[in-house]
Amino acid sequence: MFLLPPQLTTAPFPSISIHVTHFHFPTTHHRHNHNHVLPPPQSTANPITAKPIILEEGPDDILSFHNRRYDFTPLLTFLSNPSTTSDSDSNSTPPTSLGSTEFQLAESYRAVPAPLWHALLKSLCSSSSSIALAYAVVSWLQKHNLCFSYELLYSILINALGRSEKLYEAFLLSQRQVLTPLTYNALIGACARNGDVEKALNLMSKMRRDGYQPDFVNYSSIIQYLTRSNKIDSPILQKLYTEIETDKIEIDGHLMNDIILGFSKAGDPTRAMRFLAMAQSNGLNPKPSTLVAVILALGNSGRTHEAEALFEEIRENGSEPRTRAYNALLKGYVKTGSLKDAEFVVSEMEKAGVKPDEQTYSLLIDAYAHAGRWESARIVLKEMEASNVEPNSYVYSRILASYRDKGEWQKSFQVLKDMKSNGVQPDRHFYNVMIDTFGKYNCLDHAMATFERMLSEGIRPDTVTWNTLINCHCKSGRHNMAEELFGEMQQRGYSPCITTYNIMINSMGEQQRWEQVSLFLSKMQSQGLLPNSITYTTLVDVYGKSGRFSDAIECLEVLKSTGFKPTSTMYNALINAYAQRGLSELAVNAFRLMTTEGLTPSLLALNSLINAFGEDRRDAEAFAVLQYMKENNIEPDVVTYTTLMKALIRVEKFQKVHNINIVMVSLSSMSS
DNA sequence: AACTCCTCGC
Repeated sequence: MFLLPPQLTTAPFPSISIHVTHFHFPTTHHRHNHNHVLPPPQSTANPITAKPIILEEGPDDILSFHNRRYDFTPLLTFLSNPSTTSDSDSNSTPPTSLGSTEFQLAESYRAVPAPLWHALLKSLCSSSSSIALAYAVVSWLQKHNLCFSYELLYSILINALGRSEKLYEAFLLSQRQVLTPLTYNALIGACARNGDVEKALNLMSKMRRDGYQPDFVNYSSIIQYLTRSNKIDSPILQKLYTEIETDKIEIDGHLMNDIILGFSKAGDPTRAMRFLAMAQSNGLNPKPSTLVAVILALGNSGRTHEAEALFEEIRENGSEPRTRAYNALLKGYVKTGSLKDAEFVVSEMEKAGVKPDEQTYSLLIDAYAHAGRWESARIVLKEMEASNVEPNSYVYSRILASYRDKGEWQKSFQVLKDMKSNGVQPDRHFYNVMIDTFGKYNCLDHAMATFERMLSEGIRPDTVTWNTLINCHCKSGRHNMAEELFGEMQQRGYSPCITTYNIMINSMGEQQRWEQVSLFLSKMQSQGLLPNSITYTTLVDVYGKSGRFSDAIECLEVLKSTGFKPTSTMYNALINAYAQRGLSELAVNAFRLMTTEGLTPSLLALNSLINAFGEDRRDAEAFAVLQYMKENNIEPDVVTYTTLMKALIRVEKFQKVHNINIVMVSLSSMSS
């Protein structure tokens, strides 16, 4: 097996050995010296004495001792002094024979109710410099049996450690306690906050094995982390949702909001909409910013009608859409190239008195540039300056990207000049696009020179920069250089991300270096990176194009075995692989399988199918596909006709080729 | 901003 399934729960878990007894019955005979798990409070100059810590019970406290105040300063002073504490730790006498100072101190706090200890801990934990002291307080409370809800004390500490990125310490601390739902939750939260999703999920399965139910907060914190750090991916979120269902967790408004936002950010508007509907039918209202994210996801998938409907829904609910909502809608129209609609949104914005921001102008410039209307783009740029919205490097990088997509890479230098004359310094984003532009047109020297220039201007590259550089070398067939850059990136301290591995796997696959493909796959997974849908598509593609059909299919089987469905892109890759070798029967089978799975064939898939019939000299069936397209309102494109002509040439029907050519030329003149 | 899927005789 060359591919591990994207497992979420079975990786080895760092052992949490659970020691129970000595904490409930703290006799020093059984005590281990655990106190150096955390560094002891360091300063001898006591920070506490400056400001006495006095906590007072709230009036609504059930345990209320009227108007009693507690001064914790003596305790904190005592615990901050290493000599007094280490003394009592190392001797083997029971607590009753401790130094009278400590004993009296303990006695003086005997009446403090638990909530006050909790409050003290929370206050100490609010600053990372006094976490060690907080830890000392908990140890001391246990030692003298002064406060009984240790699990709460520990969960407060674990939470604080998680917030200060001290996950390892949090784990060590958790070993001192039987894990209870409370401490489990704290630990899972700490893992999620520190980006260790795998550990968090493992803890949740461990929790289930212990007979506890993970709750929605656990899932919320994981999903929120993934969303915020842009590591969210629809398959991961689906998997999480399956677990939520298995756990029979009732989804509250917050979790629902996180799920909808997650699917939106993962670029899966279908599921975002499904959960949105579910939320609304349960009377839950997602946050406005979540709705904006859904609009954005819809727009990004070209589903502008639904985006607009959702936008209207915001209005109907009585809240006025703000700039961000308009921008989200605008982005969809820019994406689909509907310039008229884009202009309409901006005019609507003006009417509603909503101020356009930098994003709005950028998107409009993007729309004009994409349509080749450079003059209009220039006017918007001027307008932007007039409205005191400073054009930034981003706007120029969008203009550059438009030139790139229109094949006018030579304009790069002009754009660079323009922005400098406007006093805008190119940033990393701009240089990334510039490198990509040169790379896409085989100007590797320019690409590398741009990279050097970026470095000399003191702009640090990022993973995207490296990925761009590596990939443009692959695309020019310089796989060795790509591999070198992959090494160099790591030498300079940049970790490869999932995209980097996808690029490398594609590169190795194109070179048919299969052992390297497997190596990169396992390396990636050993770094905790799960293969995503692009990884699978890449594998299906490279195996398929090399005629290794069984390997390609095995990839899809592995994917299915983990409960995921192959995407249409994966099927496209497979159909294409058969098509290029003229295996039309197999291509048709793959095509049927795809439709059986409920996936709608795209123009791309149909073009491949035409190619399959063409390569197999079945020209009549190739034309039947054209008929199918027309019946299903799928507009044939240049590739469709070119492929049909190729099919006719193969069977030497040259007169028909000529006819198709006439159709195609007339079509392309109509559209331009 | 970066990664995967469609035509391309020689």
